[in-house]
Amino acid sequence: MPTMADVAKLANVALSTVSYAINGTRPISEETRQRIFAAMEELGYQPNALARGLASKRSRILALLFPAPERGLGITELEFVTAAADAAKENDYNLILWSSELKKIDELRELTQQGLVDGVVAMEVHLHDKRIEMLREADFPFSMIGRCAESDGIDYVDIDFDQVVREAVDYLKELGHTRIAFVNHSQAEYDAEYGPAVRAEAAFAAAVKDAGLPNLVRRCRAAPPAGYEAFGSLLSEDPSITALITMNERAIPGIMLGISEKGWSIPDDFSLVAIVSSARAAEMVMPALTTMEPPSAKMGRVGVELLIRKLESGDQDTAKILLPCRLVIRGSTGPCRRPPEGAHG
Amino acid sequence: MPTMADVAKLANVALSTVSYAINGTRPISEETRQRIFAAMEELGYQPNALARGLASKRSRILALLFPAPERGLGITELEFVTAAADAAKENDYNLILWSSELKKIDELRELTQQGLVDGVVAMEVHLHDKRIEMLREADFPFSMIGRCAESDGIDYVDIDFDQVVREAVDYLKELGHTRIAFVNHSQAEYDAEYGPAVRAEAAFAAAVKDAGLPNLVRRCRAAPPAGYEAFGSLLSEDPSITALITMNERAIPGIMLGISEKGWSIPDDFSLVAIVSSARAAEMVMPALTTMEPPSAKMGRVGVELLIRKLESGDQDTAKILLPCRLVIRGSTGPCRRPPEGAHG
DNA sequence: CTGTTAGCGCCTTCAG
DNA sequence: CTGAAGGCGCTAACAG
Repeated sequence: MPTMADVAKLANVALSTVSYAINGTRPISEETRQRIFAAMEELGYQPNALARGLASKRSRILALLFPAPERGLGITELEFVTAAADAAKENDYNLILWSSELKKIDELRELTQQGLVDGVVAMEVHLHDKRIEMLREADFPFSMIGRCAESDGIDYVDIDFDQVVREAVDYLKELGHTRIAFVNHSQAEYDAEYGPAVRAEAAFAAAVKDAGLPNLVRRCRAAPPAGYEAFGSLLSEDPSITALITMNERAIPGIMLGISEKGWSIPDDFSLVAIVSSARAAEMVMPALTTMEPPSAKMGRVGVELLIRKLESGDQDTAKILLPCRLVIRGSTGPCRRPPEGAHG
Repeated sequence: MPTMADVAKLANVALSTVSYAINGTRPISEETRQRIFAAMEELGYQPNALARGLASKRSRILALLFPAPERGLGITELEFVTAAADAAKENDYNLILWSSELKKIDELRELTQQGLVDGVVAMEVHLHDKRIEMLREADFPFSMIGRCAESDGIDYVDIDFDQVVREAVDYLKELGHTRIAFVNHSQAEYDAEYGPAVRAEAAFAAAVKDAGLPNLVRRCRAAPPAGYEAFGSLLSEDPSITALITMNERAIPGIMLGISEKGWSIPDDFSLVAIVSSARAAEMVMPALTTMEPPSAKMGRVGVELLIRKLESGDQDTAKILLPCRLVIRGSTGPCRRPPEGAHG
């Protein structure tokens, strides 16, 4: 493995000149530049990342924090990850995957003290997130995909849950639906103040209130049987429900089973909208689901770009970015056929 | 940020003694050990990963190679990734995500020359994989999740496609099915010699031959419409098909649509088995799919453990591990109800 | 069992 | 515009 000294010797310049040529830290005469790069080429020289990091105090390594899969990462989150990796690479950074249990913040603290990573991007953020508190106190550079209850001074990208839920509700209302239910993530995640669970539910409450509709909500574990139950429970509260919005992808098959057992068919008798749900998941079921599709890749990308921007510019003002989801109409929604009162279920 | 020198001073020992105490490279008297660790504690000392790596020539960083999502990573692959990250962490390694286009092996070569990573684990391996050739020639440490046509001297974990396909075929045959079709990944992936696509198809050919059954196969893009088409095409080749095996998760909704349009219901009139398919995907459709479920997490884990073993022991013998998939019977398979000849479709 | 010291490969003031 | 030299924080001989 050739070193900078080898390059310098071959190019007949001082070692430091090679360094400057590589980093562009200082103007170098075109002629010597040429010689240096030729020498690098000839030797197949690659700067040693560790040495460079040690000397410059910048490793150009970022960490992506995701909690150990409790709910389990879905396809949506997978896209965060790959997009984040791509964005990092495009900016000449490396991305390490750091799966941290929410409890073990000591591990996180160690990570920030090892000098291995220049910054972290946190995903799956909770309203009161120990990780975020820790990073903040330590004044360690980071950005979030998601946001806390109080995110002053922190860069983040998140989904605009108000927009998403409101658009879904409005869309269904325009189709004539006036009894619209919402199936949320689990009680456990709500209690843990998982951002999307709390925000979407609040947004739903606000949206139906503004629309003059009842607030029909269930929290639901991420599994088909739980979806089935939630659906049944909603229907016994109000048998005239004709449409349902959910963010809980894994509950969907159970919900659909409940619908079909009622003798209803989708979308003729019942409409279903999956919010913050990727096309991949939407197309796994029949009929394919109308969704509010999240800009997953963009979120992953922006998450790391925000961090890099903060790292590289002394820029202190923070960016708070809320991204909308896009309504994609597929086969699971249609006009309301049943009258508001008196369901025939 | 305290350094080893600070610790040494506080503990009243030489700097190197601290190093030895930390690494256990050399026996240290219990007493001074105590003092040293107390000092570390007091200062909140954390060794600098970069400096350590530079001096020891071992970064304790591994890279996970996955091609930029062409087919797109599915849930199964996501589990590789998280399991790999966990396994790395348990062994005190970090895992960087390296999304490399198959073509740009130069980027990969650079990675191996930067001294940033001690080794790589490659996923989504093709039978003739440039990345693998490069790593091999460079004599850079690596392991594979998957395997090449010729994998002499390389550690790998892969799925035992022969077992998987054979078990699926046998299972269906026992249910009385004698016209069993196979829907593979796309022609493009087959042409690219993507391991699973080639091996599963070959395994299917062998399995049906041994069972005295016809070899009914289609390659199919990863999308519902393609699945629909493939199903139609298979049925026009042999209308008496009563069961189908597929590895192409995303084609499944199309296949199921085709089945239902025939007026058939699952599993009464037609049986469907998804191989190398996770429970997550299987439970997204109705009825839930009978699958041959892959040990995804184990593969990710073993992939990195193999690499670490090679890195840490001079051990030169290679491990070639083939893992079986487990048959999970759900609602998409049942006894054959239609006679072998003369379908009434 | 403990100390001293020379690097690891690069960056970055300094002086020229 | 270029060169010399001192670190960055740690490891691993080499001496005791």
